Amino acid sequence: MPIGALARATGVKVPTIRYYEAIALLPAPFRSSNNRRHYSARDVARLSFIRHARELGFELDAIRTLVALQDRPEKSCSEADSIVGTRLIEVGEKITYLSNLKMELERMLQGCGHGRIANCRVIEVLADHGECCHHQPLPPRKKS
Amino acid sequence: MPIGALARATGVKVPTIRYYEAIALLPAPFRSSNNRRHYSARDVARLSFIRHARELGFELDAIRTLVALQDRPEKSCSEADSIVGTRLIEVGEKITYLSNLKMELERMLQGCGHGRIANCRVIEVLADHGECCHHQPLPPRKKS
DNA sequence: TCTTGATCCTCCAGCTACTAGAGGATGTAG
DNA sequence: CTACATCCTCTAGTAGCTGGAGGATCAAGA
Repeated sequence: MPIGALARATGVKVPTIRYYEAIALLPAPFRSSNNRRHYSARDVARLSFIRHARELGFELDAIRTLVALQDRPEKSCSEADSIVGTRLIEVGEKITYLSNLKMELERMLQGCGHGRIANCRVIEVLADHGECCHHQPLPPRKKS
Repeated sequence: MPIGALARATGVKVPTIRYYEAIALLPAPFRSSNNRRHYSARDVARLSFIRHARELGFELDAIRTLVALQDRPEKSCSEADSIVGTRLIEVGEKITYLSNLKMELERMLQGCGHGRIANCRVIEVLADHGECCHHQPLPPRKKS
């Protein structure tokens, strides 16, 4: 199975597959004489696993750990649980953060009389932090 | 007011201020003879505006527009409204997305018997996309 | 006056997780 | 035989910073 077929089978783009190989998230596959990569069903499974974990928002480092765990069936799953638990907390916090943000954006829009900038509520609120209810720190730099 | 004082006054880090200047989000300030930047109260206001907009998750490009609008009080605020409205929609979609994700992560954790990897629900669900209810595409690459 | 420590300067590299493109070799179908 | 698709490597770009190297300057205390 060439790389294009793997891409179609998993929904992961070809350059992304090569990228995963470069960062050793995927093992270097067998190469045929013409230097082309060839993949097996096992590779399809592994890449699908990775893609699914990405959809759930896990970082590549976490996924690296999860993939490694998958290959050790006798281990306790406490580490996997902990990764998922951490992610769950993150997602919960993000939802709270975004919900507050949403309320504030709504208030801004509602307060705006749709006239001139000079008395635009939107610009006012942005200019004066005291006028709003959003007092959280900048969100941590993270993925979705 | 030197750059360090501006940083303390606004809560924006010194390298970030220089970065904003480099991308022309902040105007190049007056430099004293020793080549050091000096800022005014107006700069404090402008940078606070930017910081607040960042906290609300606006992209720097959007902020650039908002800052420019602020300087034209006679203009209609429809453009500002539209930027906020777009952001509001984004935030709403993200909340929906993350809420689904949260439910799925919770189901994964609940289903796990906390035993061995071999029968870990967490790993199983990741391995088999069919076992979960999450059928959304990968989220678009975006900020918070 | 000297020294110490804080602050400032510029420039460059790195972070995440890709994505896109150049430039070229090979495979496949009509 | 000619297209066209697919493959290869390598490099650079995205957003929004962040941190460090290497060096200059300033303010305060001994």
